Amino acid sequence: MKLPRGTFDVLPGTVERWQYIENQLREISKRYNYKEIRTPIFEETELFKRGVGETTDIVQKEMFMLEKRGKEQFTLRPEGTAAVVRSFVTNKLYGAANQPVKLFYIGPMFRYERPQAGRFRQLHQYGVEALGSEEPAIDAEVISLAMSIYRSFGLKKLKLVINSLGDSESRAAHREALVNHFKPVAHELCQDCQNRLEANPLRVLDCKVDRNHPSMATAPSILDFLNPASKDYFDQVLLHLDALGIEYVIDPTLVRGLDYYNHTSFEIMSEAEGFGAITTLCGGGRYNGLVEQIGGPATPGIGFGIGIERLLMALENEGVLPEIDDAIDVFIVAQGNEEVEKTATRLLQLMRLEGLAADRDYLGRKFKGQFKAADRMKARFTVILGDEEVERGAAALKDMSTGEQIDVPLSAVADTIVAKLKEEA
RNA sequence: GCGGUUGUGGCGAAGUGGUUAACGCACCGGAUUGUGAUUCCGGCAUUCGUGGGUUCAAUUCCCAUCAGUCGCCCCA
Repeated sequence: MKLPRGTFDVLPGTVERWQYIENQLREISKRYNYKEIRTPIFEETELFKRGVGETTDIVQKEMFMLEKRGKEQFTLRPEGTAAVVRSFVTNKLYGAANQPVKLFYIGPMFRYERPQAGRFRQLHQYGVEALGSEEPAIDAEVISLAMSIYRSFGLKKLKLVINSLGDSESRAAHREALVNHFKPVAHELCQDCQNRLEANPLRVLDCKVDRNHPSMATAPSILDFLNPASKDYFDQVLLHLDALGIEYVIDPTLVRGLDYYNHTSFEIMSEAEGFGAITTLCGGGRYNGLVEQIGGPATPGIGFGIGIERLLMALENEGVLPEIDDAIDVFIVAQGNEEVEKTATRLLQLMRLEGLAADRDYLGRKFKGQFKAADRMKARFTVILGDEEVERGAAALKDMSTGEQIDVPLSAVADTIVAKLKEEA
């Protein structure tokens, strides 16, 4: 059987990296006081259509829709925000004691795309949603949370790009200006751009084919169309970022592909070498109309999503992944009569009860083979049991790094190892 | 969805239209009686992603398909 396209298995030896990342993400979330939320992996298809937006690529061509069950149509979640907002509404969290509601999630998402390095069909995201506040300070907090996550992993080559899409009024005015600006020269632009002009005029601005077209330089910028309230909001977000000492680049062409964004919009990219075409590590923004759209009371919100696969790629690229420590404390090397077997089994259990990571041979290997196995498992100690030792009620305890070997009474083996390990630490 | 590229044992990697498909790592066995990571010796792909086709003959040529990878679109 083959592995479904765009998916992968995480095996021992690599799973430790995922655990490391997940632990770290939970730890940082805790410091910022975001609580974990777990929602189903599939939802009603309608949720994503309404939440993510009918016109988005995600909804139009990337959804993993499940076979219809009766009248109900479900889809594997392609992103986290819509589901969290749905949960916020169904559980009436807008009435919760602690406001704003600060949540984080971590788990698999599904998109039917053509895979590439850093792009998968089952991808994993960590994300944060802060619902119920429309203070510029919380926009800055959310961004700062994303940045501290990357910094805490030791990443240096990061670039924060920020923009404001304004409120719906500002957006509509800008959109109209863009269309008017490009309409007269549309026939000179590439086919993609002609399509974009219909679907998402803002996208025309970062077209790679037409970047040198004269109309690009003179194109209207969203920042010139922000109404006073939107402009003020954006300025205050930047002020808070300055206060936090977070560097950013304002990019008026930064647009996110999901319909629900307004006001603050940002991306964090890696500037490390060897990343290929995909450099976006994190994307997020404010989505003030979303809760209402999902059927809840008007509630402002802001959040972001981090791609864990891309985070891992970035860590590898910058060489800041910690060494994997999967060594065990002790391996029992035993060979002999039934009494030896029984002693080994009992001793193994005893050591485990003492909290030691312990193992033994289960392949009937000889001493030599067992030592080899112990070595491969990076066992710190070996306990050697043979007919002669067991008869005397003793065992040989070998320190695998020094080769030193001492004789220890059976009853003291576990304690001796525990003591030696404590000494080292 | 579109275009480019690659596909040889667990991994890395050579190779040719025709008797036994290099090599390295890993793995397994051995180098006198119960001691690993070093060294030495030996073993380890009826098979070259899969399915067709061309040919007396294909892992090497052609086609399709699947998968990886790169770029576009889009996104995390």
